[in-house]
Amino acid sequence: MRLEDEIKQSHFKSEHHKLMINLLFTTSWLQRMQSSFLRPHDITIEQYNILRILRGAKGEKLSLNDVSSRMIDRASNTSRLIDKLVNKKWVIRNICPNDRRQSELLITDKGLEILSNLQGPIDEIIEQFSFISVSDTKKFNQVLDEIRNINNPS
Amino acid sequence: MRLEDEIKQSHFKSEHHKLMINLLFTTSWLQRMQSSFLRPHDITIEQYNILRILRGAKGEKLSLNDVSSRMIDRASNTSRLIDKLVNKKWVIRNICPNDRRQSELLITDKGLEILSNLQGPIDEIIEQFSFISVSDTKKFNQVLDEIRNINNPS
DNA sequence: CAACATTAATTGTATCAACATATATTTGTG
DNA sequence: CACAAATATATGTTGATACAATTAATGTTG
Repeated sequence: MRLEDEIKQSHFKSEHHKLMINLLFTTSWLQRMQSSFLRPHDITIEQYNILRILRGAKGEKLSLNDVSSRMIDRASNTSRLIDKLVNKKWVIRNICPNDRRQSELLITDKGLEILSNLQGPIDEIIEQFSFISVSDTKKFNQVLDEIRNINNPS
Repeated sequence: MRLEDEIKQSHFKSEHHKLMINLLFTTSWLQRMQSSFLRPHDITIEQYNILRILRGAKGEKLSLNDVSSRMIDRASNTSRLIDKLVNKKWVIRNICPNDRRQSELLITDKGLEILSNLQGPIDEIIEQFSFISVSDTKKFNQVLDEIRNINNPS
């Protein structure tokens, strides 16, 4: 459905204005969709994201800071999110012997298993993007990268 | 900066996978940017959004349901958000005489004033999109509209 | 028109997040 | 080496959000 119809707004000030709203609206929609996939597995998007980051480390231990800096939503409370993953035995947290301020975080086999169970459903969502040509997708990715070059005002 | 560098992920399974992460990441970034603009004015993005919806009604009274269905984040608690706007005297809420279950919501002059004060800063953010050609912008908007055609699984 | 279903909005509750602050550890400097 | 600054993480508090349950009003149907 056209954005105009979805949010019942008859026109936008400009295509650029529409793009802003459309990004917010569509991404929120994608997030809800992912959430609804993940909920039955007792995991939130951000927890899933952290597990993927730890898997990406391929056995290397990451600090909490490493994880935070790789997160999609720059997390203010990564600490408590990790707590939950540790409780579920999906992540191991040890104190780093070289710098006792740091954590050493490692995904467990059980965590890896959860991830591989979720791979299918998540890939399914992304397969729905396949109507977008690869060259358009690349272009879109470049534009999104450029958008983030805007200087942060604060 | 390239997404790969921002979230320190060396490669993605496909351009489509990257697009998904990039949409989540960039939109989250845009939201934070808008928040930081709005915070000094004591208004949140969703409150701002509701005011715009009510302004868009051009004097017509909307029900709470009307507002919800036009919102970007389909809000589970529009009711309490409206409470806050009513407390700030930016919105008037009356009981609809024809159907006493419904509210009649109307933006006040003070609410309109707030909106016009915020127009400038928000437009500034969107002006940063001007590097994207209008035809590309249209294409992206179409792509985003199509993405939402994916059937919702739940 | 009485009983039930539906609709609109509100409220309860538990979880989650942002922001500021605190604690513990390490680093740098005179 | 003492002491301030910087760093890594954790926590307190306040406010937002999701989901379910509730209340109140209206529609529907035998």
